[in-house]
Amino acid sequence: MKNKPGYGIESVDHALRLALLLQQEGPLRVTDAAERLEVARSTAHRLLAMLVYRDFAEQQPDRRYVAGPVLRRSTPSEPAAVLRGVALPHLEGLTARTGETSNLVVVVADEARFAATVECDQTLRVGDREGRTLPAHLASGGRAALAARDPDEVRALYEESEVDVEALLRDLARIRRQGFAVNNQRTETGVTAIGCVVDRPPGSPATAISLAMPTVRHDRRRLGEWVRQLTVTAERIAADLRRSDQVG
Amino acid sequence: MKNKPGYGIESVDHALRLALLLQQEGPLRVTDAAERLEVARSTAHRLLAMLVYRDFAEQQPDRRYVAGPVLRRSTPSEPAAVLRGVALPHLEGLTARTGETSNLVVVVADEARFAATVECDQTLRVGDREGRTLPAHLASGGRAALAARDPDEVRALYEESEVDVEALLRDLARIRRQGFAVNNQRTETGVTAIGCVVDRPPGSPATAISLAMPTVRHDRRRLGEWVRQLTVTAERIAADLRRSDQVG
DNA sequence: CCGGCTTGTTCTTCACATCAGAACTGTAGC
DNA sequence: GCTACAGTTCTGATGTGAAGAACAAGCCGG
Repeated sequence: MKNKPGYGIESVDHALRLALLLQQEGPLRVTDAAERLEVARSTAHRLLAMLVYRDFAEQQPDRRYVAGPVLRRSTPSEPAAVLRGVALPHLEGLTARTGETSNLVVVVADEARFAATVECDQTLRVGDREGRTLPAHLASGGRAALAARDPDEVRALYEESEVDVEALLRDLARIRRQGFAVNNQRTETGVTAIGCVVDRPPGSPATAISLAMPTVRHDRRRLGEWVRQLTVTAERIAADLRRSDQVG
Repeated sequence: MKNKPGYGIESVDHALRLALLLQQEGPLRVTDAAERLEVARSTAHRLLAMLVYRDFAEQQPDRRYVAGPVLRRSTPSEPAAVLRGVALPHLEGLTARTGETSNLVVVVADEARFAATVECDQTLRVGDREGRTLPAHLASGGRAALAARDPDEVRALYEESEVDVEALLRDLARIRRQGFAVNNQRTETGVTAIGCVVDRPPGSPATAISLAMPTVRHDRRRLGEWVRQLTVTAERIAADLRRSDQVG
């Protein structure tokens, strides 16, 4: 049994104890939680709301609370091989349907890394970038993934950097609203890419997919079609990853 | 992206965000954590200390912090079948060596449940109690498991009950010191049991094993031998459970 | 080995965030 | 529809959490 820290934080202790209780004994009602922690119901409710906000808890339809995704599954990775294995068939389908090169992108800190690429078979095409990285705040997949993160975290990530944080946050808010991000030659002359986030559970690396094409083939009239294909593909990858998480 | 609770608790939010950061990007130094959360180093250190105390974080020899056991493994169960499967061969060995009936006990809230029993083959013996429950604060296995829990949690569990909490906490402190618990006919006339905790990671149900015998065969001169056998068996079960946790 | 710098840890103080109580809203059973 | 219980929202005061300062520990280069 560990010693309690000399400069403990009581509110934090309540929250962490409640998380463990949900794990061990959930489902719990607000009243149960209040009794177990010896706090008022209103306090228990506020603690539960915080745990739900950060995915350490979930509320069921019967109003009771259970452990959330963070506490329920193994983490942080599924090995990269599983991620690639799940995503590749879908990327292949995306490339076949659109005729352009598709990528799987993983964002760690401020870096977007190309985890997989499926090249199209046109003579002029964007090549395989697997293993390479781009600044996340410029790349289409990187920005799509950052848009799905807590703005406070993004701010903290870029605060000490040369990046204009307010402009980035506005960009990310716009990406969140429209559901995709476009990178028009900002990282590579002659290349335009469209990125879309892949929903992942908390604790997993931020993930996105993108379509990358020669700018000469970028046609605004086809944007809706490309976005649709990306969105459907991202959803299928996410569903398959959820399924493999349950099995593994 | 969820809406932040209207009555959020900032300190709790910091702690939960830090836990997620450790999971996604650990190892982290105190200074890293302070920067990412935009708090003072002293605050980051206090948050990390709380996370370590409740097993959401661990500090490595190089002073950096990583996600702790709660965030690192799947939970809350390993199905009961795995627990039984691991424990049964060891219970069989214990029963063979001692000549008495052995039990696997799981404690949930204030209830000790018999998860498995291996009967001895003497004519007079304690029978199979699998599936039955006893009040945890009376049973030998129940008390051994409660003794391994945070006293504040035990207090909260029994505060509203008829149980004399202070007496119970003194009993549990004594059990912690001596390493075993004896139940001499308190739950069943003519039955004496000795219980010993099985170390489990946070988030797992509290688990214990016990030897139960007819009181007429309870011989104080053999207590040391029985306790030794229990302790060794508990350690072997714990080791096998750790091994199966790593594989699965 | 020593000194300087960085980083982790401990302590103090104060103001504001957390808590509990009250009020309001929602739910379930009769 | 009514009542009792439970979940959720709101308010105000006080004591807890945060930051700054000081101290301790660790690391690296001369």
